[in-house]
Amino acid sequence: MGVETTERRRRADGERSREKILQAAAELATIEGLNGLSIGRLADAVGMSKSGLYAHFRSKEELQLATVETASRILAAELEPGMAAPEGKARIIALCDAFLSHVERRVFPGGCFFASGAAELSTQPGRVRDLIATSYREWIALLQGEVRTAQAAGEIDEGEDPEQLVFELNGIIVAANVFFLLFDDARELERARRGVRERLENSH
Amino acid sequence: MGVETTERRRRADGERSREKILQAAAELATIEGLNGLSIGRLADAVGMSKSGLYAHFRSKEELQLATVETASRILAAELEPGMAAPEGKARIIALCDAFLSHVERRVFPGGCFFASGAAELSTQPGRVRDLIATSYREWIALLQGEVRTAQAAGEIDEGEDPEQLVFELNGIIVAANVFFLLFDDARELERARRGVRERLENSH
DNA sequence: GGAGATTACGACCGATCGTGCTAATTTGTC
DNA sequence: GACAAATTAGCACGATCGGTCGTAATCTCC
Repeated sequence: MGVETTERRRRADGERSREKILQAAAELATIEGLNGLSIGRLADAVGMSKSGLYAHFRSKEELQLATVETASRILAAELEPGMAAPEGKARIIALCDAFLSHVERRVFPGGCFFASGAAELSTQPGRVRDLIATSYREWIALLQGEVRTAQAAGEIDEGEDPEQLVFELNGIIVAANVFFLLFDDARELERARRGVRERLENSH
Repeated sequence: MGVETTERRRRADGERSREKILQAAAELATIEGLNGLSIGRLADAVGMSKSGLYAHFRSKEELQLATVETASRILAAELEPGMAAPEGKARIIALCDAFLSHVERRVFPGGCFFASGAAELSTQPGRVRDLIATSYREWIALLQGEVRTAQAAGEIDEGEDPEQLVFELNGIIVAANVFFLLFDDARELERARRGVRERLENSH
C-alpha cells in the first residue's frame, strides 16, 4: 500500500540502493528516532553521500514515510509465522509470540518500530504521525478480527469485548518491549508471554 | 534525591528562574523528546537567552538530568491523591486512576514523561537513561509493595506473583497513555480503568 | 556599605542540520 | 550504438545545534 508514490522509472541499481537505505533507516530510527535520524548519519551508514540520498527522497518527510512503510513490511514478515497458526485463539498467541520474538532478536535494535515511532510522534501532527497511527490501527484490527473468530468458534467467551481484550493484550506486549530494552532483562518478555496466555485462559 | 548536585549558593531570583526553566523543560521534553529539546528553543520558551540558561546548567546533560528530577517531583505530586487512599488494593486502584487522570489532563502535554523518556532513551547509554530507569523502578516497586500489602490483608490471592501482576497493570496504563495520545480518544483511558479493576477482581 | 558571588546578556565558535544546484557517470531503450 | 533518463557525488547555502567568553547588572552576606 503505497502512500501516493509519485511514480517514476527506477533503475535496478537505484532500487537496490533505495532498499539498502530504507533498511538502515528503519533500524536506525528505532534508536535515534524518526526525527533524530539525520540524513548525514544515514548516508554514512550506507556509504553514500547526502545528495546521493536525495536522489531517492525529495525531502526528509518523504524519507520518513518510506521508512515507516519499510518497517511495516519488515514487521509483517516477522509476524508471518504467527499468521501460519490456525485462526482464532492459537493464532492470537502465535502472533504475540512472534512479536515478542522479533523484539528479543532485536530485528529492530531499538525494539518495536511502531512503539518507538508512536511514542515519539504521537504529539507531532503531520503525515508521518498519521501513517504510524494508521499502521498501528491495522495491527489492532488484525488482533480484534482473530478475537471475533475465536469467539465464533467458542474459544473465547462471547461476553468478552474484543476491543477491551485486544487493548489489554497489546498493552502487555508493548510494555514488555519497553521494559526489555530499559532494563535489559529477558524476563520481561517471559512475563508478557505468561500474561497473554493467562488473560486468554481467563476469557474462557 | 539529588544526583550529586554540585552545591553552590543560589540567589532567590536565580532559584525562581531555574524552576521556571525546569518546568518548561519537563513539559517540552514530552513533545520534542529529551534530546530533541534544544537549549535555544527552551530559552525562547521561558524568555531568556541561551547563555542565560547556561548560568544554571553547565551542559545539556546536566539540564536533562535536572529535568528528569523535576518530572519525578511533578509526577509524585500528581500521585499524591492516590497515596491518600487506604493502603492495599484501594490504593493500587487510586494510584492507577491518578496516573490516568494526569495523562488525561495533560499535565505533561506529551503524556507520561517517563513513558516518553523511556521510549526515547532506553537504547541510548548514559546517565540520563540510567536515571529514568531508576525512577521507573521506583514506581514499579511502589506498586509491588502495595500488592504485597494487599496480599497480607487478604485482598489479593497469595498465589499471585506481585512482579507479574504489577507488570500487567503497568502495561495496561502505559498502553492507555500511548493510545490516548496517538488516537486522541479518551475511551483508551476508560479501557485502562476497566482493565485494572477487572484484573484486580480476578486476582481474588 | 563594600566585597564577592550569582545571574543574565550578546557576540561568537565550529559542527551539523536539511536542502538545493551542477556535473559526471551509469543504465535501459529504440 | 546513440540518446534520454536515472543515479551519485561535490559543493555550498542559510539555519540551527551545543557551548564559550567577556562583561554588565544584581543580589547576598559580613
